[in-house]
Parts: sequence; C-alpha cells; structure tokens
Amino acid sequence: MPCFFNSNNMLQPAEIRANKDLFTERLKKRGLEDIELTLNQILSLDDERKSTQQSLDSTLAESNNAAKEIGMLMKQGKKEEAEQAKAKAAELRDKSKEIGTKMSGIEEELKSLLYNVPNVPHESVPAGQSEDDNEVVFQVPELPEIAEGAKPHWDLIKEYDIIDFDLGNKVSGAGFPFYKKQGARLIRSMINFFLDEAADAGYIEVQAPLLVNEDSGYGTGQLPDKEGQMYHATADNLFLIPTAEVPITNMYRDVIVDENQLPLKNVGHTPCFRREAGSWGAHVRGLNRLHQFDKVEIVQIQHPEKSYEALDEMVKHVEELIKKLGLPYRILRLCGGDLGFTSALTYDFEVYSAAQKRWLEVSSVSNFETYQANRLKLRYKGSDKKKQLLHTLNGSALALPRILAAILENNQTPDGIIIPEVLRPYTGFDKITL
RNA sequence: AGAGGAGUGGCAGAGUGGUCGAAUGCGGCGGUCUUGAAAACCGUUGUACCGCGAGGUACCGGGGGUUCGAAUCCCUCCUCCUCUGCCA
Repeated sequence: MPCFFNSNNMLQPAEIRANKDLFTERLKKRGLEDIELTLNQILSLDDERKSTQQSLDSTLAESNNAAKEIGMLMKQGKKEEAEQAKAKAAELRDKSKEIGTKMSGIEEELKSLLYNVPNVPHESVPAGQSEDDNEVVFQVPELPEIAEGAKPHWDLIKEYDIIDFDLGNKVSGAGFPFYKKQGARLIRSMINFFLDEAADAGYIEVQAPLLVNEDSGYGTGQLPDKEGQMYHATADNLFLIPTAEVPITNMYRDVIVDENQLPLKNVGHTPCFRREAGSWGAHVRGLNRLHQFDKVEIVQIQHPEKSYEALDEMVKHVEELIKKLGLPYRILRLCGGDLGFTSALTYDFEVYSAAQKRWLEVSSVSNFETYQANRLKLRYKGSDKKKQLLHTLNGSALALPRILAAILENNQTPDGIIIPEVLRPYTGFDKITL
C-alpha cells in the first residue's frame, strides 16, 4: 500500500522474524543489551501493521464496490438510489481515511524503531565497547625509530611552507587549509596515483556531484541520524558530501542489476566535507582532522554470496597502496562497539606517525551487506528471475591528509622530505626541500 | 532566470471523471510451422504489500486536494524539451 506505507527500512521485519535469535546475539556485540526488547517491539508492531492493512484493504474494497455501483445506477438513470448510495460510500471513505491515518502512525513508529537498529555485525566481529577492543589483524613487525629532532607535520608544513592553516582561517575558518607549492602538487599526485591504481584494479572512475539531495542522504544512511555531520545548503536543501560513498553508492538507488553484470566497481576522487561538531581537541592538530579533505573512494556492489570475497579484495587493494607508499601500518577489525551504524564488518587501516607517536586512521573498508541496499532498493535479478537485495561495500583508498602527514613525518631527513618512489612520476620531484 | 510545451507499463504511444492496471505497436518469453533460422500465426508478458488460497489493495513524475468515484479536474514541487536571457 505505497500511498501510506512506503518505508525505507534498514533491516527488514521479515528478516528479523526469521533470524531473531541470531540477530539478537550478534547485535549484543555492539553492547546493545536490551536489543531483544526492541526486536520484539518491531515484530509486534509489524503484526499490527499487517492486521491494520487487512482492515484497510477490505474497507477500500467495499468503498470501491460502492463507487462502481453508483456508477451503474447513474447510467441507468436511477438518481435517487444513487444519492442514497453516495451517503454510504462517503461513510466508507471516512472510515478508510481513519484507518489510513492509524496505519501511517504505525508505519512511522515502525520506521523509527527500525532506523534505530544498527546493522547486524558479521560473525567475525569481536564484541567490545570501544576502540580498545578492536582486533589487530596485522601490524608491521617494527615501528620506525624516532629520529633525533624529528618534528610533527604541523611544524614541517610551516618550515617547508607547503600547507597554510592561517590563510585557510582567514578565507574560510578552522579546518580548511590551503595546500601550497609542493604540498599542493603532492596532493594532486596522490589523487592521480590512487585513481590509476584503482583503475588498474578494475574500478570505473567517476566524478561525482559534491552536493546531494535528501533521498541520497537517506540512501546511504547519513540521514536521518547524522545530519549534524553534514553541511546543509538549506536554500536548496542539498548536503555537502561527507564522503564519495554517498553519491557513488546512490548512483545505484532504485536499480535492478542483471546478475551477470556483477560486481559493479567504481572509484571516485572527491573533497569530503565534515562539520565535526564538538570533536576538536589537542589530539586533532594539524592535518589530523579537517572540515574539508580529499579522498579517493572505492565502491563495490556485489552478489550477496561474494561480498566477503570482495571485501578481502578491497582490503588487499588498500594494503598494497600503503605498502607502495612505504608507510608503517596496521589493520584492525573493528569491534562491535566501534563498528559504524550501517556496517556489518569494517577493517580500519592505520598508519604510524613516528613523530606524533600515534596511529592515524587512513582508511576504513566496510561491507554493509543488504543494510544500505534495502534503503536504496538496490537489487539484482537472478537466473530464477527473483529480485534480491545486493550487498554494498566501500573503502577509502585513501584519505589524503593523514597520508600526507605520515609521509612528512616518517620521511623527514635533515635535507628534505623524501617522496615515495611510486609518487615521483606524478610529482616530478623526489624531495621536498627548503 | 523568463515564456511555452511535456512527463503513462522495458521502449514507443492511446486514453480528458465511472467495469482503466490501462488500447495498440515494438521488444521479451513460450508454442505452431521449418532440416535449422527468418517470416507468419497463436498464447503470454509491470511492481509492491496483505492473504494458506480464492483473491484483495496500492501504484499512470513526487506530494496534497476536489469527488461516491481521478491517469483524466485543482494546487504544489521535481524533471525533461523548445525559444529568450545569463554564465564557466
């Protein structure tokens, strides 16, 4: 009954019904101890929805019949009888409107419950509360030694005059730096390098819009919960993208893919805009957190049975990039408590910054299974002609500023900053010097 | 941005208040014929939800309204086309 009940669920009630115990157990990995209550609420509300729909449908059926009857009577010229029937039909209409209102109420409630249930974690996801419980699945055996007099990148960028935060402050505000000279050139080089690598791996390149509409925000799950994270152009009700995932994944909103065209692989470079309200502090100095930054994003749409193969492939891809850049890194499997709302399994890549003595997150690779696809109505048609939800995946490959920070800090020498070899064909110089 | 036109099933395209989920053509699928193919002919062919089923409901760009009844009338928004203007 689309007029009242066109909902964008995330998990589907039928799915929950069929897997209640499993879902309950898995969702508890996120620390949602009372999730079972919520699921029960959803199921009983879903029952109520069904029975209400039945009574609505039958009322509408009566009403339709009555209307047809009036039509017949009018044709036969039986005006008085028609008038009488009209009164009855009007009653039916009022009744169906009433039930319809009730129905929308139930739908609303159901939707808001469903919106608040995050994706079901994959079985390999460790239970846990915070980032401390993330599982380190790989780490380079040795961390680089801290050289004598090594400087953090916020000092280096001033020394070499390649990034200017003060200028950004003047022109825009905090978190909007200017990249200059070799810094600007290096950013552009990395973008090209990352895009070329993705193209070699079979990703189709796209240049995506940077402003998206509300539907797209809902499609990938930034709305309704995280609107505070996005810049909102209210005059036109458009949102500045926080990641290329939003426009690229939404290319496939309301799409039915032929099974043999899978997987769909896209890559795009975009600036990303994040308000980062309330998340500033001493540990986010310099390039560590920005309102605008560049990122190359890879996105895959995959068959449900092959999505974890695809996830592994993406993880490999990202790992290769970091290796080629020669940066010390580790790979984390996020625990339930740290896992994003819409993700079933996420691997984070962190690069070690010797000068800051900390790990910097430079990529996040996730499988969303059907969670986004359900909102997107993204399905495939199999050989049996049935339409089924697809799996969506994405990953940063890579986020630029922190990679830049890591290169600056790890590759500093007394006579300049060494450019990783793979980037030299793009930069045209092999060292950043004074 | 202004003026005008238009949005109907996979596509094309009829339908301007009542048995219209929607003619017709093309395409798709199945069949007849054929050694095979084409042609011709016959049949079939949207989606979602509810129901064990029979069946029911909803959907003609989106939303709202008028009416007993809307693809059809009204309001509003969106998109596309043409002309004019502007602009990288």
